[in-house]
Amino acid sequence: MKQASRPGRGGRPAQISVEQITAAAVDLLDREGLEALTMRRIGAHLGVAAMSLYRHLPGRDAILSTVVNHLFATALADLDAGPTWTGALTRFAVAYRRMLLDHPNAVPLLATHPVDPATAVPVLAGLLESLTAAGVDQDDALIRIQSVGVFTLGHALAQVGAHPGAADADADADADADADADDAAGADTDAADAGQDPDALDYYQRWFDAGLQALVTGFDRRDAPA
Amino acid sequence: MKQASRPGRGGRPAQISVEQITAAAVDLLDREGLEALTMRRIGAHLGVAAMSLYRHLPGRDAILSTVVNHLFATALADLDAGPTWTGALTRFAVAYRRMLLDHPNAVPLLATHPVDPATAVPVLAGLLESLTAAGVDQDDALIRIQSVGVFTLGHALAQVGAHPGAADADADADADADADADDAAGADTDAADAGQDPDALDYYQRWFDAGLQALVTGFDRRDAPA
DNA sequence: GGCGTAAGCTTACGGTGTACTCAAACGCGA
DNA sequence: TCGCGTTTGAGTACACCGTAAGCTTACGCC
Repeated sequence: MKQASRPGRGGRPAQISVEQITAAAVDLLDREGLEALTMRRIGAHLGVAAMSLYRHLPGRDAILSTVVNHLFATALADLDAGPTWTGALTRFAVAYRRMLLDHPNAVPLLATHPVDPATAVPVLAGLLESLTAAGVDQDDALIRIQSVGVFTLGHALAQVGAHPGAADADADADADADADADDAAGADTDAADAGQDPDALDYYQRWFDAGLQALVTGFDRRDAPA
Repeated sequence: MKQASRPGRGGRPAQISVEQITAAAVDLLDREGLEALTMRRIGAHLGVAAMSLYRHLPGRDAILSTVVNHLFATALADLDAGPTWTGALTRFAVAYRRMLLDHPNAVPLLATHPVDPATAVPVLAGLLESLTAAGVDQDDALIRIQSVGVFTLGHALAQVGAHPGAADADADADADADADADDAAGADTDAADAGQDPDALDYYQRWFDAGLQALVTGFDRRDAPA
């Protein structure tokens, strides 16, 4: 054992925690992109040497996993079930997608590092129950949830992988962050995502809506016998 | 210009080509995993120094892109349209998925590096036409194709990212490759994929079938007005 | 004060992508 | 036949990466 010991006994007090490492990694990821997530940069962002991170997590990949789990869990923390499972499934997809577009640099991470079941299950328990309560078999319910999940993730992958800046932004970390170019045309969403052509944004939104609705209604139709 | 010059004039004859680099990268990827795709290893696999690759491609990322485009194009080279667009869309998804499972180490690459439109469009032209011929609007047809595409890719990401060996195989590159453990139970597919629990394999197959069918029928239902 | 313990730091190693510079190998005009 | 231009491959070097090993520091407790 090299980590996560009982803090009951003596020892030098820790000045960083797993949560702080995760938060620093997310911050660095959002601000400087995926390739900024190096042990040395994360450590420096916390005022600590790179090797000190290994006292709290076994390696870089573990940090990326905590980032993935943290983003997933916080994005879907308060999903209410609602009356219909189709509505619940749709709200899940929308919330998931909002997180992905809020953290575009994290999308490749979500694609590469699967969410730990130990964090996914409690978060999606309500959604699962809202399906089984409607008479959907447990396995089928899982399939429907996961289908919507992978569609949403795959869609976000296509969206964030498409625009010119790609996943790594280097030149625009300091300059203008003002939104004066935001003309009051009034899109349906409150437009938290930036840096993409409005036409493209609209296309992806329509694509997402159409695909999600097809998926949900396609599943719904199977419940009706004829 | 540092590459791709006209070979009409003199100069030292090239001993490697972009196609050979791509093939070597695919071979290395399938055999040794994603982290084996190093400039030095690819060069060594071709009997050439690492820096020589830069005479043919601008960098590592370009190699990865050629791999992605090559796999995508060859996997979907001969998609026949057939009478119905739902059938064509399903065959596209099945062929795409077969390629992804045949090259599990390439799945993260497909997720990260979008397929170049210049290679995707001709390959999917027949499929697109089979949709528009059925009266589907061009934009809507694109949305349906891409929805199936991202679902298939996302599904494959979940499948290959799940099993314990993950994307990098180190210890099983030389040992047993015999398939005597293949009992003649006879799954629907001819079981080209290996290294995964048969129960899990069956689950992913059912999941894929259910999601794909829901997606296709969900789109189909929108064509009927009522 | 001494001790046990845990956290953080320092150093070092092998590996990575790639910029830069030079040698080699061809077709061609003189 | 001999440069010559042109293109390709090789060699060297650099900054950076993840991380293994050992050391120092800072605490609670006896």
